[in-house]
Amino acid sequence: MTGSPGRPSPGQVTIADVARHAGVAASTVSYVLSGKRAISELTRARVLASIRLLGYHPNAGARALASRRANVIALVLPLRSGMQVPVVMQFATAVVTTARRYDHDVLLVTSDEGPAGLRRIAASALVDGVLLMDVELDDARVPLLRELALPSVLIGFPAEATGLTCVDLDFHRAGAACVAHLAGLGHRRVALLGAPAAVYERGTGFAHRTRSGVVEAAELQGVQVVTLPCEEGAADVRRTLTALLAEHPDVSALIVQNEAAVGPVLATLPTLGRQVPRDVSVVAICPDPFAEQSGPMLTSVPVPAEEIGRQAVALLMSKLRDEQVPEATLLQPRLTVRDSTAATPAVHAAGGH
Amino acid sequence: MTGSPGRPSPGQVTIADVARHAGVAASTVSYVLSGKRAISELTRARVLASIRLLGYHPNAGARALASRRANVIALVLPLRSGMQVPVVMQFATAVVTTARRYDHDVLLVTSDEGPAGLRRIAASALVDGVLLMDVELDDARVPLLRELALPSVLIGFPAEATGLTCVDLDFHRAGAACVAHLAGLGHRRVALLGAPAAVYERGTGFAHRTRSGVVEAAELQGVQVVTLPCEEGAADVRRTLTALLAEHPDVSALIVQNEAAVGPVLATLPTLGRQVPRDVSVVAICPDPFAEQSGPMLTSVPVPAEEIGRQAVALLMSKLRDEQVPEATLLQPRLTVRDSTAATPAVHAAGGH
DNA sequence: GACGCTCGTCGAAGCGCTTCGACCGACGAG
DNA sequence: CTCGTCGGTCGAAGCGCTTCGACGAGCGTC
Repeated sequence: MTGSPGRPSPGQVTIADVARHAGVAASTVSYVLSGKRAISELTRARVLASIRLLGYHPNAGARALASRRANVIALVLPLRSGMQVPVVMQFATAVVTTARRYDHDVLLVTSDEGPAGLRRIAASALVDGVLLMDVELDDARVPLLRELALPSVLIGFPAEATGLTCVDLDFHRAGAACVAHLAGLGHRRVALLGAPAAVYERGTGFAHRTRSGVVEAAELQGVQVVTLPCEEGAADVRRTLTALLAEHPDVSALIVQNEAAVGPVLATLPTLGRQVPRDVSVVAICPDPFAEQSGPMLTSVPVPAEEIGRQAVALLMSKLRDEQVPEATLLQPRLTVRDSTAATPAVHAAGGH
Repeated sequence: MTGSPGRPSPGQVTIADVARHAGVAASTVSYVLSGKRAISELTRARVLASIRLLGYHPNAGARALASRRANVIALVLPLRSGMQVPVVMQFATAVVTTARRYDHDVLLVTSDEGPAGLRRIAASALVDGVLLMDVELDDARVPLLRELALPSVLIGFPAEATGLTCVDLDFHRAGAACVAHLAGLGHRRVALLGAPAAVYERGTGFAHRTRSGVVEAAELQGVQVVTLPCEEGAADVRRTLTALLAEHPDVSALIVQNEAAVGPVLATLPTLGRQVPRDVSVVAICPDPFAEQSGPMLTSVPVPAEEIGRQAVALLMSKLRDEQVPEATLLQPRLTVRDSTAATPAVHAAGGH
């Protein structure tokens, strides 16, 4: 019975078992499952019953080999330090959950395998498409992506994005929204505490775009703004804040775009003699849970990690079906007002000159 | 040329291409790659050269089908809220990186697909083995794991762990180490600020084991200890701390096992009139980067997420090779002394009565 | 000098699935 | 009544790889 190579299966239930049990051909079972050909209601029911009864699950490798579709997508994550961990996590969760809805699984790949990793994964047909996070303005993987003809969706925008599919929060407008909110409250001097310096140097899009949004809006609204990077340690935050307030004592509002810094900022300000929001208003660009758990609850522009994840997967699935998709998808920011921002006290405004 | 089904490959380079180019049989190429049979140095070199030249990467599906090994492992992550996000992240990174060293990839699976997800993945031969995180004392997936005969390694310990392979930090000793350190500094009344209540209720092992370690060691060393769960918001932390200090004003040291609470605790204590470490010592059980970035740098027992990840993968790989592995692997805690703990001030000790 | 080795290589048989073309009744149109 | 059509099913080929048995050549042994 047993031919020599390709040893007999262990416990595995195969499509042949199902076919035999249901009294049909294997191809019929396949068509029942894929719906690619019409099957009579009767046959379909019998097959489905057999499948359930035998506990049949198609062998992924065989399916991938025959159909040239692995039903797996790769999620390429930074996983380097200094990144905004909770956002990444939320994002990953959303991606996995959404992918499952499309009957796909998710392969986790770290960026540090770099272009070679992408190439390997593409060439071995391990995955049908990739989701790239933490895209930099000048990203080494982008040219490769174009060359590979591997369906992909980027989270974030590289400098040259034509021909690619990118999704992201509109950080430019997010920055602008913060400024607008503060300006509306009467603030005329604000500071942007951004990502760590390394992130800017790396040319990471969201940091740059937020900054430009802030600067631009400030100009338009006649607000003076000073922008500076911000490291993540409590000690670093204190140092940065102290220096900032020494140099610009009349800054009455802070925009913070660094989750890890938000806590320390809120903790440090009072020790520097500034109550929030009485003396200084704070707006954050950070995930909602963060904003809701902080000292005074934070007025914030949430980073909709989940929504981005869902959209990214949906776009990728469309591409896998060879559908046309928009090149750029920019999610509109919404600013949620909470307890960390207030109107400039007239007293202060007068004393500030 | 083109037979009807199994359409011609697109760009893919196959093993046949390599064989033709090198002037050998396909099987020889396969043996060069797998090393499962002796190959002359000459042939091996020629084949390797062809592989490199053509940019050949074996097709993952075909390989999996023929060899019954997917070279993929599943990483089952909690991805639910309330979990210690950075630890999970560090862990995932270590797993992916280590798995790659063993020439395996990692499939990301969320716990919320539950047992059905495991079953699906096992039956479809998508992965060769699984890594389970966030194992609970009474975990629904454990019985399934036994039934499935799917090689697995658990991070954490269920109540009944015989026959399984588990890895974790020895949280019992970690708790004890914190108490010993504090007792050595003269502290006689300490409090354990643990995980959120929900985590205890869920029966999560590490929380319970830490607590028992703390309580046991305290008893042995004649230290009085009060243990209480701790939520994650700044407001909640403040409430918890205020209540604690009101009820037990003579507590002179805190053990904190909740990364998200560490920041708020450090920020809140001074506002309650307690300087760290002058009036209150704080020991944390948390990842090192955290401890190093906090207000005063924290004396801590780091959770060696990376090490755990590496070990877990190594164990799983051994199991895949049908090697015998120990059932329990407990990593020994090391306590790093930093700036947040100090000897009880005699003054205080005197005034405390 | 024949025998049995081992070493290095090849050919063929599948792994479990998808998919194409063929086929066979039933049915509506002419 | 015949022909074309279409819905429903089957059989076979093949996806790209691994692995088993076979085999030829070279070599040491008695």
